[in-house]
Amino acid sequence: MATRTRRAERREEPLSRERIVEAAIGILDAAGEGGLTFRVLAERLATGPGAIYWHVTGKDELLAVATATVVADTVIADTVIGGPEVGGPAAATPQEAIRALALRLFDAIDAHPWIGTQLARSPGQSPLLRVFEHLGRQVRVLGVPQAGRFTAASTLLNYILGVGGQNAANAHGQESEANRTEFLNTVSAAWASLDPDEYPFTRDVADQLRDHDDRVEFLAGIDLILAGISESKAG
Amino acid sequence: MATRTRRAERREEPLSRERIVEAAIGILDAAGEGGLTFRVLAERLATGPGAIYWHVTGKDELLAVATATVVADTVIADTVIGGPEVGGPAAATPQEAIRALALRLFDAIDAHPWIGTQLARSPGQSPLLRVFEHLGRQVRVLGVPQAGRFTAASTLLNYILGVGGQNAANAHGQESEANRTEFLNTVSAAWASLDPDEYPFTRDVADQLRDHDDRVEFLAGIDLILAGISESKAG
DNA sequence: ACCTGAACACCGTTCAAGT
DNA sequence: ACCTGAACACCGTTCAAGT
Repeated sequence: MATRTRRAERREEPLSRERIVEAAIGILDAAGEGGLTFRVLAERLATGPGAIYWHVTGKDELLAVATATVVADTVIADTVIGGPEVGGPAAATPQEAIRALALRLFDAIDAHPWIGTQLARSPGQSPLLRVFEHLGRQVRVLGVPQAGRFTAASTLLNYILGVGGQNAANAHGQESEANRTEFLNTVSAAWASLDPDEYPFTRDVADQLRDHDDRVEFLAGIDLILAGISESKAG
Repeated sequence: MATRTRRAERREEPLSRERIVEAAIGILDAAGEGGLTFRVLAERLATGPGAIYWHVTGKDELLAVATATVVADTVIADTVIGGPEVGGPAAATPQEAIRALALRLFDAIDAHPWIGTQLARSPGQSPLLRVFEHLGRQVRVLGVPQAGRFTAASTLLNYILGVGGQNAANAHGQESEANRTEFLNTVSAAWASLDPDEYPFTRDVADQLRDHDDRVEFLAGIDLILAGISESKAG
């Protein structure tokens, strides 16, 4: 019942919230947040701009609903709500479940960079709440005492959001892998030529950037926080 | 030399990049990102909108420079560039130095919520690079081996940015402390009344929200990551 | 109930014209 | 070199009028 119905929609279907959001997501994916316009959206739906306002209160709501839809579809889609198995097929450990959930969010932001920006501005609302809930459950399974669970789950979520925001901002040479490599090489070269007195550390890690994998690095950060959670649980 | 000159500027001062950015920061602090308009800004500077374009390429640059200025002023202001002492008076441990730096950034975002949104979209550029550099130096002092330093510094930075983005989004009942308390109570009550089957964890931590201190919680997250860094260094 | 599309009040940016 | 301010091409949103 949580899965979205996928009818083969043809031209003459009446306007609906669902169709509007679907079209908006398409435009956002293709043209980014700046490309989503009520006029463009109306044209795509073969109506006037005013018609959209009957189904949606305005652009803010449209963006919020679009974000919630993508997150619901790609992140929580194949999850057994009741149990601790959030890792798709079935995670062996809570650590694996957290990694899997984080990675699904990471990939969703990668596929739809605009939600990276958008998620940050939903004030603890629906889509983030579900992620928070799932992270928190795994934290409990991990054996973190009651008093520390909120902090642990929040830290994980905030880290995920931070990376997501950065990834959304860096969505430039997204298309080809070559562009990506070229981009990393450029940044790496720039860092390597920084003033050694002002940026000794950044210079030192400049060459690590050349064979940098965002996903791997993202997971390494998750693991760091997971290590901190176990550590502080023991101490 | 890094400190900004604070002349008592009066009406007839000629237009300059510095004056424009200063006025823009004032408007952003008072009215948020939506309130900054070239017309409003021009009126404040007693000119036409066109004049601003001679000193600044456009709104994007203006926002970027404003963000960089605030970060430079409030975060790195009283720092001895060369040494590891980044904690203001002089930090006893690298952990303390990291906490102090993170806290300064947190407070800067609290005072100027718009930079929370803005920092996320600077693609690894100037203001963030300085923070990254300082974090990285402390990570080295912490004894993290070369291969793990990039990850450690990135994780800290991404967490800070994540919290910053959330704080920027939640800047509603910012003015009074009473509004803040009321807001937390409202969210707490909302969480407490969630469906127990769908949100068991969130319900369980709902009452922790009532006496929630953002700063304390933020630091707890930093400590969690720091614990993870020591842990993974040892293991 | 739902859609249409012109109109309103904005916005960032440009540019001829001034000094 | 620097400023002015009208004008351009947009934008989100509203609303009388249609069906």
